[in-house]
Amino acid sequence: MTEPIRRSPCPINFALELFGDKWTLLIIRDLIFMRKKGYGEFMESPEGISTNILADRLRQLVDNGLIEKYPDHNDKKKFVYLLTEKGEALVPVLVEIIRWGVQYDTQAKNAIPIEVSARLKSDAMGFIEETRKSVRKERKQYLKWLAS
Amino acid sequence: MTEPIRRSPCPINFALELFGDKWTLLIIRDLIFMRKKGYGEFMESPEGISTNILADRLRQLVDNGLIEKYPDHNDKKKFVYLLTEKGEALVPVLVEIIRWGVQYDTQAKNAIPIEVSARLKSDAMGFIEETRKSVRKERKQYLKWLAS
DNA sequence: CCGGATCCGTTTCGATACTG
DNA sequence: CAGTATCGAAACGGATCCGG
Repeated sequence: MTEPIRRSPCPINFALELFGDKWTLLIIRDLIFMRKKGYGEFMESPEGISTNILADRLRQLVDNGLIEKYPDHNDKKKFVYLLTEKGEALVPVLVEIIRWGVQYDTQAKNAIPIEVSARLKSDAMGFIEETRKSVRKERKQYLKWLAS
Repeated sequence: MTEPIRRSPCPINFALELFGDKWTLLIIRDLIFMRKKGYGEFMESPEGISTNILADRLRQLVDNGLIEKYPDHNDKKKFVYLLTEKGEALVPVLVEIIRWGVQYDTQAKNAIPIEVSARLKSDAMGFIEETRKSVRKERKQYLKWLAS
């Protein structure tokens, strides 16, 4: 039987400012599952983040290397935030959170399309991989697009 | 290719007060990996939670059905907080967080025993299952012990 | 008009002292 | 030991302003 991890200056601390913050979590959700990229898009989320908080969290995420900020090639006034590899690697965490919600939270269960929750049950790994790939692909495409 | 989950009153909201809060996350870590059960034990954690916050978060966790509060059979003045099934189901989430940390955060990498991080790489599912089983077993034993 | 920065009133949080 | 009460500090929401 595995011993508890115990001791050590405590794992998880690294994740506190990430998962210990409501707004950061919401932005990551938007990045991964809603495929949002722009400041304006994040602002539209129903939770109603305010401008200062959003700017602050985006800066934090950039500082921590989870996202990168690029000019928007469609509109030179805008910017685009893309998940880095490190950010993309959070997909499994988010998916596990959602799986938990689907199992134990009625509201979450209802909020998520049936085919998705079925997929989560039958093939979570596949779902995770596809989501990651899709995020990575979008990023690559965008960067190529931007270079041209 | 999987479509993004998109739309719906947004998944994840259910998890905000859980994962959107630093202290809650730390308590859950203690419950799962440090096998802590008592108020005093949580207080000892190096992050230094204060009494009111701890009391508040424990109450929240009880209200949300993640833990249950029982009298301590060793010491009638004390209490014991045990993860419910719903709480135990968070193990995969925590493990994914740690896996992410081990990959992308130097501090986390160093904080976690080598054999654990090796295990996480080679057999995360097994590790998760063992951890869950172990949590469940401890709970059952405690409840039996309490009844006697 | 878009992506912020700044200021400010309010709420929430958390450290400390204190209590049953 | 397991909390509550208090009170200062920090975070937040909202409005406003500003540079491109």
